[in-house]
Amino acid sequence: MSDERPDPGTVRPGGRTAKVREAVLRAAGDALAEDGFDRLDLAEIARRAGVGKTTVYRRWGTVPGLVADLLTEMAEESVSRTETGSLLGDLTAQARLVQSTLSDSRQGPLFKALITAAACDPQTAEALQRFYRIRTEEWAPCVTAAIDRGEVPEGTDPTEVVRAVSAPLYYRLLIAGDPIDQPMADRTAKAAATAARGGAFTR
Amino acid sequence: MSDERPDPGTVRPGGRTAKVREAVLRAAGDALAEDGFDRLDLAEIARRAGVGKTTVYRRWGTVPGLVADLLTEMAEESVSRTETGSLLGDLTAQARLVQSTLSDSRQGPLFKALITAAACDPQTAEALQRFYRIRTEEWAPCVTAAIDRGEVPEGTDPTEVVRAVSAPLYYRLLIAGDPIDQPMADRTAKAAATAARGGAFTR
DNA sequence: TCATTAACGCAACTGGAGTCCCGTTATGAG
DNA sequence: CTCATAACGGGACTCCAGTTGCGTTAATGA
Repeated sequence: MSDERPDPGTVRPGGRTAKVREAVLRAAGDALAEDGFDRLDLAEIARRAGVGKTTVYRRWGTVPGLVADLLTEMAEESVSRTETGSLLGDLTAQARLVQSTLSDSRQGPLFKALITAAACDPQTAEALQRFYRIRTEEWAPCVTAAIDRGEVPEGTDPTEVVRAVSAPLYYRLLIAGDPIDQPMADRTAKAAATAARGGAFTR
Repeated sequence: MSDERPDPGTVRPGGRTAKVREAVLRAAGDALAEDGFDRLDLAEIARRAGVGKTTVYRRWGTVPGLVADLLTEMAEESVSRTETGSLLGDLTAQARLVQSTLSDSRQGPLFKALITAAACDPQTAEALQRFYRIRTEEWAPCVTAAIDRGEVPEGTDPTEVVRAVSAPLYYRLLIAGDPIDQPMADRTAKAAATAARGGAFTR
């Protein structure tokens, strides 16, 4: 098999190709947020993006493939992190950021759809894990700083602490279904900080 | 509209109808666990259940409709709860039960698929919320008991504590993707207990 | 600027999920 | 037991998501 050809869009990625990709990913995000993962139709996305449906099918093939590419794109744009000087302050800032994202009328449904897509397709799951690994690594230093200050015990796993802040918010989004407000986010941060100080996240 | 007819299966629910429902729900569970939500085909389920596909389409109509019915069935079967006498003990028992369920080769994928289905359909979401509300209410008394013992402060929300135990495990199942083992479950229980004792879940 | 060909877009085509029709089975009331 | 009809099953049919073929546009390198 010496005549293997590269993926479409990789040989001439400039100009039109880039514009098409941008338009399609934008349209895919909109459609995901509005209609959800299962009602997604690649032809509809093509129409929204002002692009031939053949192009979408040829370059991304399936819905999970397209979502995986969208996640890769999203992983690239980083969020700036605040540094308050205390673990509770930092975790509260993190919780509030997640809260405002998940309760946003576009981002909330979008993230729900992204997680849904990841649950259905290994390739998308990998992209989602990469996305959250990057986010987690961005927030981990505030736990490391707390260790250095002696606020939490040596051997505390920063990843676990950061996840403990987000997890209950995602639980509400995906399972419980009730609203994700700021008091809730603050309580989550407080719980994680308390548990961390008590040494619950040591290996 | 005086000629509105009842849902199929409600007028003559005995004998054959009940057998069909049982077989179809069983097949649906198997298919969900094996193939996941998005690859579900009602005709395939009918074949597995040894039932005409027309029957499945007529009684349940859509995939989410069938999943919602499966969840209603699952909500009925209750799990017995252990009482250890300490909050940490009770929460650890709860965490280990969730852990063993989510890491089971059939139940894990099944729950992932159920949550996925709920994210795509309001009717299924309601059924899922009912299912977890029942489970939460079953576990809440162990927090109430801890309040009575003076182990955690007055005003602690039992629901929040119980959710805090499960949430990180579901986070792993749906987002992080890494294995859900018993040490992990124990850490989660310890974190929830520590946070509860520290008054993080008071309203 | 020009040639090469990657990438796009249109329109016709295909396969299979979901629907419909109608004959058969068997439930439950009298 | 008998009857009316709820519920089931097989198979034909429909409709549209996804594919294919081919002509057109434009990215890239010389």
